[in-house]
Amino acid sequence: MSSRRDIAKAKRRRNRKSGEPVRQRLKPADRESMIVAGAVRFFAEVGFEGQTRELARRLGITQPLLYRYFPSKSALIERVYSEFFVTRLDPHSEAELGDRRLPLRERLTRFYLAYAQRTLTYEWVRIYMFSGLKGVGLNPRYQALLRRRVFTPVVTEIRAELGLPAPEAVKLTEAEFEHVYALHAGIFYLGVRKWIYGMDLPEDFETAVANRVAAFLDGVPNVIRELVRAAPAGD
Amino acid sequence: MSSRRDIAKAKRRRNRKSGEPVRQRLKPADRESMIVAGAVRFFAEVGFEGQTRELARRLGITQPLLYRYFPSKSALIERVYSEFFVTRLDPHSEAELGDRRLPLRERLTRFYLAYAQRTLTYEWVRIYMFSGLKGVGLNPRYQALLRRRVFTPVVTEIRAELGLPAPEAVKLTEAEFEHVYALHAGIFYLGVRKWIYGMDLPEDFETAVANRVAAFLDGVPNVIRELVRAAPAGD
DNA sequence: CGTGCTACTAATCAAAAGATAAGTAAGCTT
DNA sequence: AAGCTTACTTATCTTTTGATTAGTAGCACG
Repeated sequence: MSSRRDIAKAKRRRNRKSGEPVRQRLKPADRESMIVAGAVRFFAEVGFEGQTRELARRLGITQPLLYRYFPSKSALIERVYSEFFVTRLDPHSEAELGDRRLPLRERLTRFYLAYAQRTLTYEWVRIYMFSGLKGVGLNPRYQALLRRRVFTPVVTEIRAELGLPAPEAVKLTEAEFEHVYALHAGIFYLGVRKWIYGMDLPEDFETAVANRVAAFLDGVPNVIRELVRAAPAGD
Repeated sequence: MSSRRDIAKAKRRRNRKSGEPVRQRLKPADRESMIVAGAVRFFAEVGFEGQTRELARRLGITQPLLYRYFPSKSALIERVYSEFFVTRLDPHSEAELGDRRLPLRERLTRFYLAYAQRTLTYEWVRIYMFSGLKGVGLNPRYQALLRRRVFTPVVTEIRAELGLPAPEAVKLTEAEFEHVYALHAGIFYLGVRKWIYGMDLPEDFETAVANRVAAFLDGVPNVIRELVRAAPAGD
């Protein structure tokens, strides 16, 4: 009947002759996770205004297929968000923070190293920032989680290290939290520089994290004193 | 001729009867700066995918009028960017950084206070982040400027403070720069938390900056020791 | 006070982009 | 090997959105 259909059919035959199978048929679960993974990468790159047609093109599928798996674009975006809130914090790392057999310096370094590895990725940093700018409530929620599970133990451990009263005796102050926030920012910003500003970092994450923890504990002048003493003179 | 025109005319008459003047006629220069200011605010809020119609609505003008002042949306965006690169650094503040009659602590605090005041605004922080995510080359350029005009003096002054060799004798190391970067991040992140994550800050910018400089110089444990000693016990 | 310049608006276009409907074919089942 | 289910595609609708065109009216100047 419709000549349009005939044309399409002919085109498909041509394609098949000249290349790989035109249509690949996956199990729904596989296709869905493929779409979600692609969407995470895609939206991390271009932001949530990225177009469904372009996403489909990158996935090698047609755009309407997205709508078989997600009722709307915003549903897909929701899914991408939820993918990120699957606890990005690792209970094992957190437990180690409070293990007083190790020096605090080492505990902090190890914790933030693991944290950096899990969190300072292209996808995570960018989607986190996009979501903040868009004003979804995600960031304050994540910050609250962070405060409870990371900042509170850190402040508590610093108190213990200094022989100061425990939180039960003298309540933790916001000022103390703020200092941990500054450490956190210094580390997180490595990811921002790399994945958002698109800059090269002079150090690998590992060195950078260790140096920041040292500066946090000792103050930058003390750290630099050592550092410059060790440097070859004249170069 | 055209009855559509007649209808429009009638409508306008109605409006005029019931309210303020329908059309306000500004001098081109005034209108232009009004548009730019509105665009800065608008794009800072919703991002550069924000629509020209919505921008016009907020400005109280019609959408085509934008096109009398800017040939395209991207030209307007360019203008918004350029508005921001009008040196956000203040030569006077920078000069003070190197004034060795004042203690380093005070110089750093004063500098970053002024910096925070100029830079940690809703518009600046958000547009800066949007531009980074979009991948315009603006951020690395700004970072380079910052390095030249701020980080280098800071590192140099720390060297001097510690009686260490000047940059001419022993070249400044990337590790030293990184520490200043961490301070910078700690302060900039105040703006990110407030204007991007939409969170309340427990401290005003002034207190926060001073505390971060103190931690930078002395290390957090020393700062906290003082802090908790001063706190009323049991509260 | 009327006339001309031009700042501004109304109407409209064309392309882009989310969403849907109709039809096709991969591959499991018997 | 035929048939059936359903994963997938083609074609298309509708709304949104950047941009243009034709016309309107504020106001400076005579």
